[in-house]
Amino acid sequence: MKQDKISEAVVRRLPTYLQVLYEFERREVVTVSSQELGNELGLNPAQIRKDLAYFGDFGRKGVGYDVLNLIGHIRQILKLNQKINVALVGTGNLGHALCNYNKYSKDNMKIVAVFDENVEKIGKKINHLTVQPMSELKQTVIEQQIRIGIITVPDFAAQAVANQIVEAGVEGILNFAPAVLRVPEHVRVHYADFTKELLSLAFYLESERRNTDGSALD
Amino acid sequence: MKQDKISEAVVRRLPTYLQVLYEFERREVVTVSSQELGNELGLNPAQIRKDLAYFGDFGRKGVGYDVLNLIGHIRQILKLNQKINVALVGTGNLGHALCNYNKYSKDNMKIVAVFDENVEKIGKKINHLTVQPMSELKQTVIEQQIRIGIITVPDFAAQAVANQIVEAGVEGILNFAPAVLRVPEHVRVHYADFTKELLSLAFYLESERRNTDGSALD
DNA sequence: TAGATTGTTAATCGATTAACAATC
DNA sequence: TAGATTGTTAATCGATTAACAATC
Repeated sequence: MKQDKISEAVVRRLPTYLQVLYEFERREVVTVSSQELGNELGLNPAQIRKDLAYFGDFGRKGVGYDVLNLIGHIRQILKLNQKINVALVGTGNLGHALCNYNKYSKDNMKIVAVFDENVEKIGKKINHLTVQPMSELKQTVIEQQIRIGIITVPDFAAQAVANQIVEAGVEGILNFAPAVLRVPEHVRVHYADFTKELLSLAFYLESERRNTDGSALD
Repeated sequence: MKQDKISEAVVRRLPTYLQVLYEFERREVVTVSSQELGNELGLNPAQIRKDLAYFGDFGRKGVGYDVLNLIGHIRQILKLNQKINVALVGTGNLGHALCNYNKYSKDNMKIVAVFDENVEKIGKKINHLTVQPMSELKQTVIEQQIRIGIITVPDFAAQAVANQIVEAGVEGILNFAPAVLRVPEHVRVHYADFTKELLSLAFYLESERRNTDGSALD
């Protein structure tokens, strides 16, 4: 195949492919079939083959995919071979958690600057990073070639922070605040809104707590 | 409409509807049309009407939806009118962040117990909750009627923790670890995996950083 | 009544899956 | 060669959108 416009659904599956491929790598598996990948992820093998074929012919007929090779390709597709600098705004518990996550990442994404509106937080250290005031955002983004901004402020502050991040010239935003952001077209926003996942999970709970009168279905 | 089986896509949109409805409520708006909701959320009005119609006839022709009334209905659908107790496993920064989030929630979901495998963490206080050992999980789940478990442990530990949560009798899991969990059919797993969102965001960045030789497109 | 907006059916669009020739 | 598995086309399935009668 190669080219066509790639759908979002496809792109969103790539990181999970990468994730299980890392696992296969760790187990020193050399070759993997779409069947095996599908098993691991609960996906249809045809879908995996089709997804990968959008980007190139990575497999070998009758054999499967070379694990290391495929990892390389997906990393390339996701641009994880180049360093991607990230700024984080909002140094609450969630912000702290994400800064720490930094350390475990084998990807080239790295939080290189941290900001907060709260004067009391400014100057504090989080790991080796010093919390900066928002007024320094734009200059830091330029100097450090920051391309992605993470928003971990309360929801009422999210839009204002997004505006400043956009104005600073960032290309993508990962928003943890439960709020829909309005940004110009050239900036991409992804949402990491666990409240949505948590509330929708409740829908699938059994309607009534099982009670003790014995009348309930199983 | 009313009934049919409801697709996941529909259910996942309900919390966002709720979110903007809360916003309208705050602004003391009485009535809202699918048009206005769509504007706010970047969704097609027909989709919103259709989504809501799965659950009942909540609107009034020529008028729209009563904000308070619709909030009530969606809360009911998502089971947010009953208290839903939640247990959290893994008291790292992320776990802490989620425990705090607790306070802001106007929903009836509440983290009522916190667990960690690490002996050093046990007995520590997080807000008013005391970190318990995993060995107490099952009994606590039963005693406190806990229905949802949140996993915020490192990815390598996620499956083992999931097994224990399932064994304890929980109905749903929200997993923050970047790992695919295997659980029995009657347990529902939602993923709150921001790494997926972060890595897929990179795909949409411009291929090359703009350079300084002036040859790049704008 | 005239204008607005729902609920729903039909049309469209897109994504997933099945099937299979190509080939390692 | 025989068995396995890809890449891709065609078939299916499902979700989104348009359109409109019903009606507030």
